[in-house]
Amino acid sequence: MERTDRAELAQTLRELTLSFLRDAPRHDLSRAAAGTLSVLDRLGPQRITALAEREAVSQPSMTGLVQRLESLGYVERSADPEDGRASLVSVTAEGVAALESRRRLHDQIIDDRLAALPEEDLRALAGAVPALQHLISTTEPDVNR
Amino acid sequence: MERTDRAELAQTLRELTLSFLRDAPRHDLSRAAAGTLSVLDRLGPQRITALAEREAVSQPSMTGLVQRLESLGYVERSADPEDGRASLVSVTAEGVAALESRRRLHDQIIDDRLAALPEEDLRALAGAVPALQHLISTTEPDVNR
DNA sequence: TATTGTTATACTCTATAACTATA
DNA sequence: TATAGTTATAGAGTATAACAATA
Repeated sequence: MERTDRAELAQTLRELTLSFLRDAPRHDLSRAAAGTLSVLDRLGPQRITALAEREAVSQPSMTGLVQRLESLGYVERSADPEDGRASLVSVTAEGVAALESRRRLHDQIIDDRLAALPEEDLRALAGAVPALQHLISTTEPDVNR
Repeated sequence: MERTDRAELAQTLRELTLSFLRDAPRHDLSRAAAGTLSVLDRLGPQRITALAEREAVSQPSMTGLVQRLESLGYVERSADPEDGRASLVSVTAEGVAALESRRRLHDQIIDDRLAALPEEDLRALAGAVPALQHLISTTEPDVNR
C-alpha cells in the first residue's frame, strides 16, 4: 500500500472516531470508568496502581474513580492478603450490568447509522472486519468495553 | 446484509473507536474545542448559540469554552453588526495552527498502528474507505477535525 | 415577550504535590 | 528508601437556573 493511501486511510479513521465520539455524552460511564469495569470483569480483582497504568490515568485519579464507582455500587474493595499497603478492587454484579448496558446502547447507536448505508457499503465494511479487529489489537490489549 | 452481521460490525466499530479514544489524552484540545475551531475554520465567524448547537453542548458551556480559547489566542470575538445582542467568534491563525497540529498528531498515531498490519489487511481497509466516509456523513455534517 | 449571552453555582474528571502506612 | 494509596488543591469541562441587554 502506498504511503499516501495509508495516510488517507488514517485520516478517514480519525474522522470516524471523532464522529462516534460525539455520541459519547449519551452514556453515563466515562471512558476510564467503562475501561476499568471491563478490566475488572475480564481479569478479576486488581490493584489501584495496575488499573491506573492500564487506563493511562494518574494514581490519584484512579483512587477517585474507584471511590465514585464504589459509591455507585459498581465495585468493591478488599485488603490484599499478600501486601498490607495494597487493596484489591473487584467489580460487582451491578457494575457488570452497567457495563453491558453501555455496550448495548453504543452498539445500537452505531447500528442505527449502519442501517442508513446502502448494501454495497455494508459489504465493503463486512470485508474489512478482520482487518479492523487486527487494527484494534495492534496497540490495545483491552478493547472489549 | 444479515442483521447479526451488522451487529458484529457495529461492535467492531465500537471497539475500534474506544481503542483510538485512549489516545485522545495526548492531545491538548478537547473534542468540543477542536470541533469548534474546525467549524470556525471552515464556515467562518459564528455566534455562540450556533457553535453550542453544532457541538451539542449548552450555551453557557460554549461561553466558557470560547473564553478559554480566547485566552489561548485561538479565537477572537467581535460585535455582530446586525444584532446588538450577539457576538461573532472567529478563529485566529494560531487557532488554525493548533488545529492542524492536532490533526497531524492524531493521524500519525493511527498511521503508526496501520504500519503494523499486513498488506492484506491494508487492502481490505482501503476497499472500505468510501463506505467509512459514507458512514461518517450519516449523522455528522462536521467531521473534518 | 422572545432571544442572545453572561454569571452563579455545582459536579465530574483530570492533574501534581504532599502526606501516611507498609515493605 | 521505595512502594501503595489517600488527601489537598487546582483547573477544564460539563450542566441548570437566574439574570441583563437587545430584538
